[in-house]
Amino acid sequence: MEVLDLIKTIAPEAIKILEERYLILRTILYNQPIGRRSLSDILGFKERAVRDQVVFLRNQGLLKIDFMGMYITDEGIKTLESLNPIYNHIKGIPELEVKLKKLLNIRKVSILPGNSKDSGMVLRDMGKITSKIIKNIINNGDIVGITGGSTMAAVAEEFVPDKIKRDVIFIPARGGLGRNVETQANSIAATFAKKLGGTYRLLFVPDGLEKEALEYIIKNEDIKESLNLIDNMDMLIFGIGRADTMAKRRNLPPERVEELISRGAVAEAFGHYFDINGKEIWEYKTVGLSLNKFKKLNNVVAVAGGAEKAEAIIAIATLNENMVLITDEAAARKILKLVDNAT
Amino acid sequence: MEVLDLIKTIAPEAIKILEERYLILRTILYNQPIGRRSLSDILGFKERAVRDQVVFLRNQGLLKIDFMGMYITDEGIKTLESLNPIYNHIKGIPELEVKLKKLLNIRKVSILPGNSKDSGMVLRDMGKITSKIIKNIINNGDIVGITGGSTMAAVAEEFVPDKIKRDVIFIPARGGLGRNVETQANSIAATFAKKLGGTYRLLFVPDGLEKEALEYIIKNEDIKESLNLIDNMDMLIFGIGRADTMAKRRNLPPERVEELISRGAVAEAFGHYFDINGKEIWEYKTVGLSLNKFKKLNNVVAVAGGAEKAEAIIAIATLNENMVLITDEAAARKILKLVDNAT
DNA sequence: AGCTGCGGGACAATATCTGTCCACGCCATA
DNA sequence: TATGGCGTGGACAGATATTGTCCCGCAGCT
Repeated sequence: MEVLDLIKTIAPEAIKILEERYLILRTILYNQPIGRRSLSDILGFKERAVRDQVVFLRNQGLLKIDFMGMYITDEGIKTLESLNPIYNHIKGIPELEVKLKKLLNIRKVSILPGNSKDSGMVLRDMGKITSKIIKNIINNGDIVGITGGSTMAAVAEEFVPDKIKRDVIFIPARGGLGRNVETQANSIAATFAKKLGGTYRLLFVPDGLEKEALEYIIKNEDIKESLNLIDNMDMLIFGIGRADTMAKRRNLPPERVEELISRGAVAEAFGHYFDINGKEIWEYKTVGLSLNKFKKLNNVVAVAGGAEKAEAIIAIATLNENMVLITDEAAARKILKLVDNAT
Repeated sequence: MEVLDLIKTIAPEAIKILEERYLILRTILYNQPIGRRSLSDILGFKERAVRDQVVFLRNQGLLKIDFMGMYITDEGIKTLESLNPIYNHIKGIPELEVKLKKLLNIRKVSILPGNSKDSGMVLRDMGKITSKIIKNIINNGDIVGITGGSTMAAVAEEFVPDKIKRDVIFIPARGGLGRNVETQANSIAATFAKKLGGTYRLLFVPDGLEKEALEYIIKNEDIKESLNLIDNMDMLIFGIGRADTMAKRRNLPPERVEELISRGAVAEAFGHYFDINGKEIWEYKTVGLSLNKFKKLNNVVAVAGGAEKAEAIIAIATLNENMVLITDEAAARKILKLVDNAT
C-alpha cells in the first residue's frame, strides 16, 4: 500500500481516474444490465464522462456492452475485487476504522466507503462484509439471535452461501414488529439458516398485546422453547435504529413518541430504547432478549449505516465491549464529528 | 506490486504520468542545478511539458527552483528512491532479469532500465547497483581483481563509501592498456580501495613490450608480488568490451584487427579475445590474469551496458557460471533478440 | 561589459473535452 | 403488430486545456 501513497504524491490525477473507473465498474456490477444514462444518474457523473470511461473499460475487457446495456465481465469482477482494498485505502477507511474502534471502545469496527442511505450498493457491501465476519466468528453449536429491519434483511440477502454445514440454530431475538414479511426477524432467521447451513426456530408474538394475553401466550410450548433458546443465546446479529423512527414504525401513539424523545431516547435495538449514554429509557412490551442478557453476550454483531444513525450507534456501543460494528463511511464520520464537538 | 499491475489495467494514463515525473526527477538529481530547457533537451520531452511537471513537482515539495535552476529536495530524493523499484517494475525489469539469467546460465543478472550509451545516468546507476552487489559478496581477506575501462571507472566513481573497514586488497587484473589515467585499472583499484576501506597494489607493465622485455620486467620484485596476488585472486570485477573497439583502442595494426574479426572475435575481457561461443581467439601480450584462473574463480562480477555489447556479453557469460552480470535494458533486450533469432 | 542560461509571464494556435443532438435496434406491453 | 422506453453509437459545435513559442529581467561567468 505504500505504492499507493507514493502514487498519491507523484500522480494524484491517477487516484481520481482510479476512483472514477472503480465506481463505474462497481455500479455496473450492482445494476447490470444498465445504460449509460441511468449510470450517470446514479453516480452523478456527466454522461459524456461515463461514456468515455465505459469505452475504456470495455476495451480493457472489464465490461461488455450489448443492446440491453452494460454488463461486467468475469475479468471485471476480479479486477473490482482487487480494487476494493485499494479504494478503501484511498478513502482512508483503515484509519477511520482504527479511530472509531478506539472511540467507541468495542472489539472491531468495519467501515464501508460511501453512504448506505444514498446507495443501495453500500448497504449490499455491508451485507457482504457482515457475512464474512459472521462466518469467522460463528461456532458449531451456537444459538444465534437475529433481529428484523431492512438492514438485517439486506445482510441476509447478501450472505454468500458456502457448502459448509453448520450445527447452528438461528432464532429471532424478540417478538413483534413488522408488517413486511421480508424484513421480519423470522424470515431473516430462516434466510440465515438456509445460507449458513443451520436450522432456525420461529417466534410469533403479535405486537401490542396486553399483559395478560402475553402471560397466557408464553405458556405455549413452541414459544416456551424459543424463549428458552433466547435465554441461552451465544451470539446476536442485530440492527440498530433511531429511537424516533422506530417508535413511529411501531405505531406508538404520538404522545408516547414525544415522551421518549423528551427523555432523550436516540437509539432502538431489539425492542429496547436508549439515550445517548446507553441508559435504557423504555422497553417495548413483548418477549425476548433482555438487556441484561445482551450485556453479557460475548459475540454481538451490530449492523447500521447512514449518518442519521450516528447517535444511535454511539448509544448502543456503550452497552457491550465485545461488539463488532459494521457501518458505513457516512455514519463513521458523523460519529467522529459528534464526539469531537462534544469534547 | 500487484497494485501496480492493477493500475496498469485500470489507469494506464497514470503509468505514463508516473514515468514522466520519475524521469524528470531523476534527471534533475543527476544534473542539478539544471534549467528547464536543458532538461527537456536531455529527456527529449517538449519544454512545455517539462515545465508543467516541474511546477507540479515543486508544489509537491520534491524539488526547488532558484535563479540557478532546479534542485531536488531531500523529500524528492526519498521519493525517487521509493520510485526506483516501481519504475523497474513498470519497465518489466524483474522479468527481464529472470529471463536473462536463465538464458546466460549465470548466477545473477541485474538490469538497469534505459541505455547507458544514451544516458550517463544509467551508467551511474549501474555503478551504484554494482557497488551494492560487491559489498554483499566481498569477504574479509579477499584479493580482488580490477580491470580498466570507462565502465569500470564509472563503477568506481559511483561507489557509495561506508565506514566499514575491510581487510581487502585490490589489484589490477592485467598489465597494459590506457592512455587515460582515469580509466586505468591502477587508478580504479585505488578508488575501490579508498571507498571500500581496503588497500591496493599497482601493476605497471607498459603496452606492446617484446617477449624478452616482458620476461625481464617480470623479475622486478613489485611486479612479482602483484602477479602473485593475481594468481591468488578470490574475486574479479571487470568490464566487458567489444573485440573490435578494444582492438582499435589498443592500437593494434589494422591487419591484426581484421584477422581477429575474421576469426569471429566479438568480446574482449582482461586482455583476452573471444568468439561468441567463448572460445579464446587471442590473448594480448602482457602479464596478469589467465583464462584458466578466471574460469575457476568463484566470485566474478561483470559490468557492461549498451546494445552494442550484447554479443560480447553472451560470449563472456559462457566462461564462468558463477558470474554476476550488471547491465542495462538495451543490452538485455538485444541479447534476448539475438538468441531468439539464433533458435 | 557582454554573453549565456535561468525562471516565469504571456498568448495564439491547436487539440481535447463536454454537452447535447439524433438515428436506429430491441424489448415489453397493449 | 404498433408503440413507448431504454439501450448504443455517431456526430458536432462550443467550451476548455494543452502546446509551442517568444520575450523579459536577472545573476554568473568569462
